[in-house]
Amino acid sequence: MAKLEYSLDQIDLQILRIMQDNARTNNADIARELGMAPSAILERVKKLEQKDVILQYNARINPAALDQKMLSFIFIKTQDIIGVQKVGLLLAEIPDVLEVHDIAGEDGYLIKVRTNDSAGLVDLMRNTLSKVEGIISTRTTIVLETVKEDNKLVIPTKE
Amino acid sequence: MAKLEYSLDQIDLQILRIMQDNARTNNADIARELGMAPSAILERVKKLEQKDVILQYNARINPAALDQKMLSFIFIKTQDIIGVQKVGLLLAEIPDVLEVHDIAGEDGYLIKVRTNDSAGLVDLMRNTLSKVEGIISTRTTIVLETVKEDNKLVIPTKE
DNA sequence: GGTGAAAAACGGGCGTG
DNA sequence: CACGCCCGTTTTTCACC
Repeated sequence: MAKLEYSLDQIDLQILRIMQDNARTNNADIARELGMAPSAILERVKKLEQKDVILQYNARINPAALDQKMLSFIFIKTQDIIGVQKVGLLLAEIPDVLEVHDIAGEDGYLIKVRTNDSAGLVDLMRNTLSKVEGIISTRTTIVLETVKEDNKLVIPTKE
Repeated sequence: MAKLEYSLDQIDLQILRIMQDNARTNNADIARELGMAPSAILERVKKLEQKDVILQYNARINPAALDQKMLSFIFIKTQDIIGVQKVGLLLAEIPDVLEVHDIAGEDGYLIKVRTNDSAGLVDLMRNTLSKVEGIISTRTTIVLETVKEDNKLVIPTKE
């Protein structure tokens, strides 16, 4: 994972705000919007990438277009010793598992899973999750409809 | 939200695979990789955007860089009538709320929240959530550590 | 500011319904 | 014929040094 703090000034924050909204925005466009030279922006963006402030540029794809209609959250209770994420790492390798969080309390992990339909979910639990060593039990929450899922961070105006 | 199905061929899927991994990949690079002319790729990408297959291009920003160390999931029990997302829409307007899911069962909603620290979480619950009409109760799950959070969909090889 | 490269916009060819 | 898909070409714009 990413290391430490990196001091961001007001301009960096503005760049992040633009890039978070549209990762394909030109250097030139950013420069125009901020009233700076394109080269200066380029330099800053490269540094933000290099310092792991910008982790990646992703295209967010419509799950419906890929026929992935089903979204679920599964709480997973494990035998993992605290601080050792054996099960967590195994869960992270499963493609349909989009997120894996180590959570407080006895549950162990909370994972976010996308499948084609309910049959796909059953399939995942029967054929994949059941083969992961160290899982004691699971509790599944089905999502009926997603109201918001942009995962955009709040970028402060003043730091 | 996005409408309906759109027939994707093998080339579209390859483009999506590339774009999901790196949204800033050149048309020229994609063209080279797929052995096609850049203009053909451009045409397809535009169509994928227009058809809402590609929803957005996001820069994924390191939460630690913005000092957002705290991640939580909150189950929210509401008085919402089934199918009417009054509370859900209100929750979606809160900036720190990254995701809002209407879930099956009596809970109502599951939301994903990022705050600076535990004080920020308390603050959100006391000052913002408490002011949302229709919330009966909440149950909060704290994330100790995130193992995976790329939200990348599984793109099929054959459809 | 300059150079090489890529994006955007246009037209044309080709196969299919 | 009309349509969808792909390919050149040209012009404009951008990335990078």
